[in-house]
Amino acid sequence: MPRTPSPRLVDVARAAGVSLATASRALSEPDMVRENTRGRVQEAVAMLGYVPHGTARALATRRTRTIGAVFPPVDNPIFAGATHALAQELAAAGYTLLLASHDYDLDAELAATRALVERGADGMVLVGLDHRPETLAVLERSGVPYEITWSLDGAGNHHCVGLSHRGASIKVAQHLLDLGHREIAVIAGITNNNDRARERLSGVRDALASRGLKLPAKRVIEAPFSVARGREAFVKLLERAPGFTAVIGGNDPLAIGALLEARARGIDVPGEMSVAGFDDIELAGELPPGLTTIRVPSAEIGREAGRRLLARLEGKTVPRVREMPAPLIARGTTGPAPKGKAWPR
Amino acid sequence: MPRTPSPRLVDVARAAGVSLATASRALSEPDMVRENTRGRVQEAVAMLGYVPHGTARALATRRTRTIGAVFPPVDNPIFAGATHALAQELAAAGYTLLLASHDYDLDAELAATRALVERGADGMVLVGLDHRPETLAVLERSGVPYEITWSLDGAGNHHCVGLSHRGASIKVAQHLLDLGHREIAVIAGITNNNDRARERLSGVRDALASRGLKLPAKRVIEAPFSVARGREAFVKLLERAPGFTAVIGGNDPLAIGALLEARARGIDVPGEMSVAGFDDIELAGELPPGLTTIRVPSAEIGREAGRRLLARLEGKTVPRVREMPAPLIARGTTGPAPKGKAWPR
DNA sequence: CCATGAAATGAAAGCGCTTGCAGTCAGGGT
DNA sequence: ACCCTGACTGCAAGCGCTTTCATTTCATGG
Repeated sequence: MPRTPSPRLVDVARAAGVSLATASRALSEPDMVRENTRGRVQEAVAMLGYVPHGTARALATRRTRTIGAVFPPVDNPIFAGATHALAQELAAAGYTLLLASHDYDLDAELAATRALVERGADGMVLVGLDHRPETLAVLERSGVPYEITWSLDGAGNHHCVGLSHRGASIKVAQHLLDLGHREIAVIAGITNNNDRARERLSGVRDALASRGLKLPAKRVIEAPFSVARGREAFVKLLERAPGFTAVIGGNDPLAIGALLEARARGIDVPGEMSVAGFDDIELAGELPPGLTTIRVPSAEIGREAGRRLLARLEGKTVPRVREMPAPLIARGTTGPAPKGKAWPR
Repeated sequence: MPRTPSPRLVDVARAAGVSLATASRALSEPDMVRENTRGRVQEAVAMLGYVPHGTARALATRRTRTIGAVFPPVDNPIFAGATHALAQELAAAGYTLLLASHDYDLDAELAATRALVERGADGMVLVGLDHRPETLAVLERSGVPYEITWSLDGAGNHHCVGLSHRGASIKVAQHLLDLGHREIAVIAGITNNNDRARERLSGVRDALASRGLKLPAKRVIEAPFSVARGREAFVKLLERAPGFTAVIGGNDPLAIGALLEARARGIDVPGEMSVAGFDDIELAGELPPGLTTIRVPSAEIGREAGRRLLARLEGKTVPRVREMPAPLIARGTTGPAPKGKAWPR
């Protein structure tokens, strides 16, 4: 089937017997055009099956109605939720998401940022505070408004919507301390290039320190975020530094890995071992026992980042930093520290 | 800080003492330009911090180097994996992903498709075969190459990369039948607007039918894809049509919901009740017992869709339909049908 | 040292749409 | 009947880059 070239606005104008300018206005500035005229234009549009040429419009208006987002692996459930919410929020306002994801690789992030800015993203969403300096420079220089998500910028240099990972992490650790635990292990995410993982880890350290306790290096293992890595890490901890009565996962999958492995080994949770996570993914509440964790409103973060960006594009000002709530959700995997000796008995 | 307007290519040309045309070629067609000249242009680029204006380039070349994808909820782990893989594949080729996601709403899908086509997507990725007729018409009329993912188009009208959901589902059901199960229940996904869910369900029906068995309506429940809904559905099945010895979930979260609920009620899996899922998400292999399921290579589907689209954009031809393997992964949640009476005993 | 064809460069015409500015036209005031 | 106002509409100049075609430059061979 030989495709006739798609009709342009000038064809519509001709068919409607008006000028190009009027046709344009009839479509994008409807009430600058007499009702009657507008009708003729719309008929012509329908008749020809005209589809506006976004690129040309973008060149003329210097607006693409597109928002760029550079996320770490989108297949991490929490980023997936945020992506979905963000896309929905934007779509409702006639915007579209330009998405790039990387595997915690800052150079890939920089390249992606460049690509999105070049493509004319009207605004950008980044995750966290760890970036190549050029990444923010590119943004700054191009003048594209951006939002940092997940983390909070202490210095107040960036617009951001996130939470205090350290603060939340302290809550978890204190919860455990309050239950009488003194020997605590941590399965942290990979902290390199990941301020969230770092802050979560140091939150535990701080909480312990404030009660005069230490977190020995051998009680900390870093692992990529996944259930399988959580299991492995838990095994390693058991081998390398047994005697702990609670383990904190850098996120829920890691914690769930630890939980499953503990149960597989006949370790009673929470009788002999308490387990806590971070993020509150769906499964956390469904497992028996439910996983004690921090609820991170990831979809809400995505949505809010979108809202703020759209507001800023309309010239409104928004508070520079938006802190989201991140409550501790105490469920069944945490309980009083065992009386006697820690596992192994 | 007063931002000076970003430099254009003509500024670069001037700074390098060459014409606009030469500057353009130095950047996009390097070996049409003498080494020396090219060097001067590159210096100028670096000095001015020039960033190409993608929109203008797109208008001139009629290529945006952008691929549009319209997915059902990206927060479903399997779509998240595909999205990530697709984005990576595209990035490697200098392309970017324009993403829209919807909640199984065909009108939203149509709107999103229009939006992406208007924005000049060079290619499109859709999921499944259920669409508004206009959706495919828009694609057809605009001449944008597209790939249908997940499903296989029997009629061979579309390029697609996916699998036979019915076929895979038959494998699951036969596996159960071979284990001696005769009373089987299904927690299907919502089949409305979702050919995958429909095919999976009818695969079970077919398998039973081929052994002269029926799947009574009361043994089928549709539920949105989530662990919580899986639990609820399982409860309802138990109330409404007890006596089954195996339950098949329309996807893994549903099956996991059933599994957790069964265990919570003291039903032995697989001793008294077998459970099978579909998709093979990470957790399926980690739970004790491991979930029997169909392995759907979702990341690979995303990657392959990207590869095919890129190939077609280069003028190559690819086989119209690409069927991906979807093997049965038999794990611990399925076992021989209980000898005596089905649960409740 | 000059002619000669290939290689490199430049001029200019778009790509399809928006928008500032000027022109048109109908209707109201006098 | 005439001028003025205000609402529409049309003209044409961009938006920033690519690309065709003509022109210039350059290295060779005669």
